[in-house]
Amino acid sequence: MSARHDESRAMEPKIQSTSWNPEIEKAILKQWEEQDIYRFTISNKPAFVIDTPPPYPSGRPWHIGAAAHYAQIDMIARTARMNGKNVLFPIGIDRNGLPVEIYTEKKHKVRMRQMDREKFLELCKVALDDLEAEMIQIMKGMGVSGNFKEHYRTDSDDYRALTQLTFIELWNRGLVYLANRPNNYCPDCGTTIADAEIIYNEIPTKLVYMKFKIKETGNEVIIASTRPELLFACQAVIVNPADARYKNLQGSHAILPLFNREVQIRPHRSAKPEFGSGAVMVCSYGDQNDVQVFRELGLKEIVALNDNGLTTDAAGQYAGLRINQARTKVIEELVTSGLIVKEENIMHRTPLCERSKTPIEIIPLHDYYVKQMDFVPQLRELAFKLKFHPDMHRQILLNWLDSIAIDWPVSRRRFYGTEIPIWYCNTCKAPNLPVPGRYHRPWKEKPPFDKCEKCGGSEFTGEDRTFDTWMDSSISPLFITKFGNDQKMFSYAYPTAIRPQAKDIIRTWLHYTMLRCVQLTGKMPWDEAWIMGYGVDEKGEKMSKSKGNVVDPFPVIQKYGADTFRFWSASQANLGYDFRCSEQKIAGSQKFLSKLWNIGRFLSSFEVVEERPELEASDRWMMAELVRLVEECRKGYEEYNFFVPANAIRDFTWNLFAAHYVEMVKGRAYSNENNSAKMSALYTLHRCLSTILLLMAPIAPFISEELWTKIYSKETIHLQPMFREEKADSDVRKYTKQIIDFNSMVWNKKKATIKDGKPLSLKDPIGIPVPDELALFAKDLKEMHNLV
RNA sequence: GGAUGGGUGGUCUAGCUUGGUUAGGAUACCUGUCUCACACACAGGUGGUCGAGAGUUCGAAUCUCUCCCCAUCCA
Repeated sequence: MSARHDESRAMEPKIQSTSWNPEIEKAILKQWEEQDIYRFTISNKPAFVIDTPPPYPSGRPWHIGAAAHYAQIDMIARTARMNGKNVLFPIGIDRNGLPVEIYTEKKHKVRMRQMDREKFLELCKVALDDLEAEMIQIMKGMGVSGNFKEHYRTDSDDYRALTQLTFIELWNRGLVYLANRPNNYCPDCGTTIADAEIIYNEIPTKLVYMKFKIKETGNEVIIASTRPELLFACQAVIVNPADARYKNLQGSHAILPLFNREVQIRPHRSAKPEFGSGAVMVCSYGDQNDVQVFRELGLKEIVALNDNGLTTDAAGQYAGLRINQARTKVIEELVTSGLIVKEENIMHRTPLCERSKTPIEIIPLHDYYVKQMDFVPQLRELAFKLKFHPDMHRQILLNWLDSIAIDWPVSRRRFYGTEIPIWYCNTCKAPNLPVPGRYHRPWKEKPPFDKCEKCGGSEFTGEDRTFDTWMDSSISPLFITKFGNDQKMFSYAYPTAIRPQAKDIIRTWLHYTMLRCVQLTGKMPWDEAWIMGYGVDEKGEKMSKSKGNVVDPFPVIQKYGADTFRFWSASQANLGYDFRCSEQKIAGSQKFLSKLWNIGRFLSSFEVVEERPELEASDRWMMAELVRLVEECRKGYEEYNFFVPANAIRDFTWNLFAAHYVEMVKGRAYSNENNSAKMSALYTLHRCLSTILLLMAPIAPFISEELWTKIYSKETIHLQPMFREEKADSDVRKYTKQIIDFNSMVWNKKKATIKDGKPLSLKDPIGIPVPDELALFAKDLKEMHNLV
């Protein structure tokens, strides 16, 4: 009789339940909080500061991709912590700018520009509180090991004071200037709007074919336009350089109908030969393309509309009209004069104001610009020094840097943002800036100075505009390291270790942060950039509210638990690539945690052997495979690519350790003789499980903590070193395939052997010899399969 | 229109940098089994020739070229 049939039993398992219960997570969270194991204070350990992306609580639900993103950032933090780093994991919430304004308008059914600014800001200030609380609750529930105690907001006085401080610093160094440039304008709302507020719609419009005279020849050229009312602002006619019809016209002049003004005919690639007649009139500014052509051809603008959305004096007899009125009158006049060849109804992709649905106009406006063109070459060089995870995403930044054509416009005619800290002298109009330090609101406060530094005037008007929100976001590494506030902290923590972020905001957040930090500190803000892909739906398409394919992470985490969600995230999202979100996959991750839990349950019934004894052949083989696993995980963790360890661990644990090794050594493990063969098995079993738990700790912190503290130590797993010295002879790994094949062969034979109308059970004896090349493992294999 | 990434069994995915035994895994599906950690399990099985075409090579999912399709970002 072999040991497997023996009545002798190992001790009772310390773990009773046969499945991982996510409810346990709550208790573990409480322990972590009580023990305060994730605190950060300046020490002689190396700092590892994570420049975390402050999420924006702009609506419900929080994007499941963003939650997965945060789970992975936490894995970075835990990895660094286990590797002996002093980790600062700040928790910030972004609450500035347009989305909160729109949210507030909807929530309270108000219009920002039709109510008192102060009252509106008060509504904005608390509008996101509920959503923020919910978001933080999700983060905590996910086991995010961040600094929740000192969580910050980008709309706090402290944060805004720092944004203003950095602006004043740039101003003093001559890196800010005022310029008059074309900008989006909604004639209905009477204000400039940001690109983000524009929607595009195909709307029907008339394409009008007009006759222009050629000055040089007296011939006519037909020009088609959807904007005849802007005729008076036309400054050029362009034709495609490859268009044979107009080759001979390039360089000559066209005479505008009705206005009799001559303009140049010039080649430009944006003129599409197949659209209209192929000759296009360029007006300042009919659309974004006109803006581009004006810039490229160096044309002088004619301001067509004033701030009230009415045509300017430049329109002559059509001055002072609204766009539609002007359009009607101009077309009438053209028809009367026989200058129209035909009118065509077409669908035109038109930019509209998101709220009024009015077509936007482009008019020149004065705005503040931060210089960036001068820094592009330097940023380009630094981009090569920055370590990108994955490396391929550096290209997105490089492409962006190469395409930058203008400096950064930073002033916005919005309300809920950091105020531009400028007061203008009423006498000489000179801008006066305050001494940096506190948070300034020029639109409602008196200036913190008495006299204009230029003319000595004493009456001032405060600037009423705010900054582009990227002005705030781009100083996150400075804020979290207490730049301009705590020099000791700053020199300890800056430059930070790593910037984790999604790939879609490389051209904004990553770029602007580099720009600003290099301008202000002369140093790169981080050593590494970690770029995650996007969470997309099952079909691989981006989630959006309009498509209705958004997945809410909250019920998913409620149902499956944080660790399942985290393991899913790690095993599904290969670093830098988009990953699909489906509940089926998440449920699949749960199965692995259950498997791991049961391995823990099984091993918890055996004494922990910590001293390494002389190992039996099977145990030496398993240790060699374990070392291989550790090496693979190490590589993944070095890249912060959790996809690698998650899948490697699952494969090893399930398909090798549990399926083959555990079955092979059960006989020895259950043996009631405390001989060296048993000790060798117990040592190896526990060494494997404890190693698996250490490797799993950053990914699934709850279940690894629970099993670790139940079986191995009272100390938390999260402050253990992840990697331990391990010796193994990699040569034994050559048996792996043979062992698997042999086991499979035996199982197949048992399955095919029918006894009493049923196939043999796996425990039934069978007469199969162990092949010579597996002689080393013969004893364990015989025991495992009950070979006779 | 430009850029980036991708197209591998029903679905998802590894492999492609450094070309070479029956293309690995997950999931779904079918069949059987409650075998002393686990039925959220175990065992067995069906299913792909790697987007299309051409080329290089003794040999290509893996290299080169052309084309097609998808996703995302920018215009």
